Formats: sequence, C-alpha cells, structure tokens
Amino acid sequence: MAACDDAVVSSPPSTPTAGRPRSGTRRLPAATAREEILDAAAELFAQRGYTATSTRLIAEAVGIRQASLYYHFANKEQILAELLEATVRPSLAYAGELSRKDLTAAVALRELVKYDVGVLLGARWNIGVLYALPEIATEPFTHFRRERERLRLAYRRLAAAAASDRIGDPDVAGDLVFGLVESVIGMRRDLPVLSSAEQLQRTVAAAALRLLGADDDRSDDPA
Amino acid sequence: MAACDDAVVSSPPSTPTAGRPRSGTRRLPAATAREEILDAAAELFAQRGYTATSTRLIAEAVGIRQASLYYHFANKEQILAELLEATVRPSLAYAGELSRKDLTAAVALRELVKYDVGVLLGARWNIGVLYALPEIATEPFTHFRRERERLRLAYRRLAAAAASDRIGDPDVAGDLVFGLVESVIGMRRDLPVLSSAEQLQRTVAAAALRLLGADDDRSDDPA
DNA sequence: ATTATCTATAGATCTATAGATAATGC
DNA sequence: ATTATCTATAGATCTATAGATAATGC
Repeated sequence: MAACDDAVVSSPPSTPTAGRPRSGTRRLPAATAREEILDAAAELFAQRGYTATSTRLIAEAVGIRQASLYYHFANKEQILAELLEATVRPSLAYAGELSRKDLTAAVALRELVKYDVGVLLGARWNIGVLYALPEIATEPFTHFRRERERLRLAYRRLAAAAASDRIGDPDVAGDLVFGLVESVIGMRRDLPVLSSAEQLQRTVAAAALRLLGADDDRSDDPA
Repeated sequence: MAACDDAVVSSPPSTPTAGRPRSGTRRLPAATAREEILDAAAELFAQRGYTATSTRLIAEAVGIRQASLYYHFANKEQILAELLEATVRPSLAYAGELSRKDLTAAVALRELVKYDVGVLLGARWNIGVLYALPEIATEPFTHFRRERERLRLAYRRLAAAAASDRIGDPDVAGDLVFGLVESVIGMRRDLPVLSSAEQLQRTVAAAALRLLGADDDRSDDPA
C-alpha cells in the first residue's frame, strides 16, 4: 500500500547536473527539480492555502529563485492542478481494479475505504486538505473535479449494493461513506496525535459498513 | 430550529440614516452595515477563499468603497473571526442545553446531530467551508479553534456513552461522527441538488447511531 | 457634534516575462 | 547547443491609514 509514492510524478530521480547551479541547497537531493517544487507546494498549500502561498515562498522552500519556478511550470495554477490530479488517481485506479475483481459489494467497499484512508494518511503532506480549497472551484481544476466525482460515484455504486434495504436513499448513503472516509483529512489536520494508519483504516472501514447496515463478512480479513 | 438567524450579530436592523450617503445601493436594506459586510464576506470567503477575496471585492458586494470597511472592522481577519465564532456558537450552546436535560446518550446525540446538520444546511451561505480554510490555523482564529474543539469533545462524550462496546476507541468513534456531520458541508458544496434539510438531518442522525452500533430508540421521534 | 461614508495614496506585496549566465553534453 | 538556473523588472494588485465630506441629531 505504498500509494503515496504513486502520487508523485515518476521521473528519473537523477541528481541534475546541467544548467546553472542553484544559489541554495537542494530540498530533496534525490528528486528532480519538478518533484521538489511539487513537494514544497504540497506542504505550503496544505498548511497556508493556495492563494496565501506565494510563488516566492515555494521557491524559497525549494532553494531556488522565484522566477525559476516558471522554467518547470507554466503558472501557479498548474502546480496545484498536478498535485490534485496525482492525489485522486491512485484511489480511482484502485476502484477500477476492484470492480473487475468479482467481490461482494461489502468486501469491495471495505477494501476501497481502507485503501483510500491509507492514501490520505500515508501521503507525506496532508494533501487531502487541497480538496476543500475554495480555489479549486475555478476553471483550471475542472478535470480534477470530474475525476473526484467519478470516485464519489464508485462509492455510491458500492454503497448502494452493500447497504441494507432498511437504509434510505442509496446515493446519500454513498455520499456519507465518501464523507466519512474524507473525515480523516480533518482528523489529520486538527488532532495532535492519531491512531496508527492500519488501525484507522480498519476502524473507518468497519464504521462505513455499520453505517450502511451491511453485514460485515470478516472471513477474508483476519486482522 | 431557526439557528441560522442566531448566527448573525443581533444589532437593531435599523435603516441607517446618519453619515454620508453610499455611492451604491444597499445589499440588505433591512440590515446594518456591519451585517451586510458579514453577509457579503461569508458568501465570498466560502466561494473563493479568504485570501483570494480582497477587501475591495467585499466592499463592492456591499455597495460601499473599500476603505469604508475599516470603519466597521479593524482588519480583514476580524471579519472572518466574527463569522467563524458566530457559526460554532449555536451548536455549542445546544450541546450545553442537551447535557443539562437528562436524556439517554443515544437520544442526545441524535438531537445534536440533527441540530448541527440543520445549522450547516440552513445557513444563508455554506459557511461550514470556512472551517477548512487553511488560513484559520493562524493566530487571530485561536479562539474559534478552541470553541470548535469543545464541540468535538461534546461529540466524543456522547458517542462514547452511546456506542456499543463492540466498537473500538471511543474517541475515534466520536471523531468519525463529528466528521460525518461535517460531511454535509462537502455535499452542499459539491452536489448540484441535495435532499431536503429535514430528510438529511434524520438520515445523518440515523447513520451516526448505526455507525456507533447504538440501538436507536425512535420512541420519541415519530418522524 | 457625531456618524458613516468618500477620495487619495503609501508601501508592500505578487505573478509572470525578458534576457543574462554558468553549468554540462556533444 | 542545451539546460537550468540567475537578475531585474513591468504592471497589477492589495491592505490599511489620513483626512475630506455629506448626512443626521441635538
């Protein structure tokens, strides 16, 4: 479940040689400049917000000059767009895998919840907070928003199939599970200490199934 | 359950007469200038973010000049601080009332969830998104953050008492219910249509109790 | 006299572009 | 020659203050 690594662009992590040397020291000596910029931006956007994070601040965190960012990204929006898209991609891919796997809905949902919580907790920075940035309502982030809605639909589909029929509107049930999963973003942001990721993955998955009134078939999950 | 009204500062809604006339027309003719500013700021902060909303933009929405804001508020931070504090206050007060009422934990929790969801859905603007603004991590919003943590503790206390003992860590259970309630903020933000407030209040409350494995005593809630 | 606005502006940003420069690669 | 940085800066903001002005209230 090393999903947080997938979230970073996979360029050869060569120590760059060509080009004028930097004034500062490298942030991540093993990474490309592009990866360093994404990493610094993720930290700052999550901590201070998108608009409140200036390109100068990102550059300082990387150890380059403000203008040098524009050699790697067309503009500030592109940095956020790339972070956002890299963050939903693994969960969406995993949802696709699960749907091709002939599992019961309850088991598939449990796996998706565990995976998604694992991604949100395992990322180097609490990148999930970016989902709630009001700035992503604007045009450059339309593609990300659509991808995230696809993930919501995966939750709705599984929740509808797994839920007891005593439960009301199945779409709402799916949305509540989706919200329950993403509540770990707020916990990671607001709480000084958190249970271990593995613990929380199981707790949230079990809570989701109880929420749906689904009978939790634990036979394949001894943990 | 007219809680959203409590969230607005209760000054006499007099049509102001003294002072130099405005260049523009009033935003809310029945309200004070202060209320108009808070209302415009709530809309813009929730839609575009705090830093992305300039004081000029707020002033334009109100129908006054940018500098005139500073007659009513010392600075931009004070506007957000006042909005935030007015938003947790009713739910926190209601949690206090419930605790003095000698109800079973399950019933009290159901009532608190319904009330809180009602506040989040009933507010004129989706003010709950302000909770997730990264900017509130800074100093001027410390008091608000503490108040919100008090509300989280109320959820934890009720959840611990209501939860089945098959459930794991009771603090985590409370945090998950807290997160479930606040997931309606994301639903209101991201979904084009939402079920009625009353419907969603009941749905979320029931989901919370199932999540806790609490037996839902519906005898006092015929709806 | 008091109130609530207005105009004007200082000073501090911030994003993005233009063009120079210091490396490596061939 | 190419790459990845640098310096310098244009032009557009943005927040907050100073002081003028146009009402009402007494």
